[in-house]
Amino acid sequence: MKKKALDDYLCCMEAIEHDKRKCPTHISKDECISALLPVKDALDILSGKWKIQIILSLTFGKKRFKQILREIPGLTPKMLSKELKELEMNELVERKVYDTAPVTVEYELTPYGRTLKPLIGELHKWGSKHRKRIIARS
Amino acid sequence: MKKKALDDYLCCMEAIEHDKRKCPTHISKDECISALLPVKDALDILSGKWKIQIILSLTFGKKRFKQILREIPGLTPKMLSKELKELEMNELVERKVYDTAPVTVEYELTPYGRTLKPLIGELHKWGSKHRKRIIARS
DNA sequence: GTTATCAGTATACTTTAGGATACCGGTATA
DNA sequence: TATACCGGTATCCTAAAGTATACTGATAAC
Repeated sequence: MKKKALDDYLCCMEAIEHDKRKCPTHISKDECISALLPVKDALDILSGKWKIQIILSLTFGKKRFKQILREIPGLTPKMLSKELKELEMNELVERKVYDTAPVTVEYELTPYGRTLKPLIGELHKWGSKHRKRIIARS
Repeated sequence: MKKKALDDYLCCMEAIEHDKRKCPTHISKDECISALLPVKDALDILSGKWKIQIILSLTFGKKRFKQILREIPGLTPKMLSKELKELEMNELVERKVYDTAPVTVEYELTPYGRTLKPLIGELHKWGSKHRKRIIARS
């Protein structure tokens, strides 16, 4: 189920439709469904209301909590805290605490977090075309 | 603000951070924020709970309402109806009604809907790597 | 002495997403 | 005559996401 898992999924859907037990690439229905889990994972990770904005705001380098808060209008500390925790759990952002007084906390995009770049680029590319299409329609 | 809107956004964030009115590429803060709207659009369109599964299920060709319902376990008619309407609004899916008795309704992925393929591919690619990383961690 | 800043947390609330169940009128089948 | 299928809709409910507002304790600046 390696690299072509998505193709396997499609193949499996066809198998289901035509009432076969297995698709030609020999994956079961369960394997088939699990083949699209990664897509959902990626969507879940990015689809918090402020995630993209936070990630992009960290693209230029580390920032402090209040600094992000000031930069993004409408964002509340509760939401920022929640979103940062989720990003941290997914190893996209690193939280560093310095023993100063008062305490200093810095958030930084990890190298792994930067691997999102092509994906966000693709989202932006499709989204832009879509905006034009929808605006042109009205 | 054409093609490099995302770069403009990043540039603008830096400008905001360093308290400038404009970033070197001369877009305002409002333009800056609107530069990431397309990313959010794309995420919103794809992030319904059943959207991806429905889109993929239609990749092989047109299908009828009940047919999709049977194919996707757990999906209720209410949700399918809602998701299909949203996909239709975004011109990703076309709904065709045939004057038979009882009425026949077919849903088909539009050519435009198929332009999602690279994006979904990218989501799957990143999501798969992420799964491996997270599973390996525990 | 007062106020502001740091990085958040606590509590209460509204809004949205999604699920469960029942139902519709028309037709074909048993 | 009874049942099942077609493509949905209506109603009610729960759970999750997000918002608003207030607050913390230590410190530094005015």
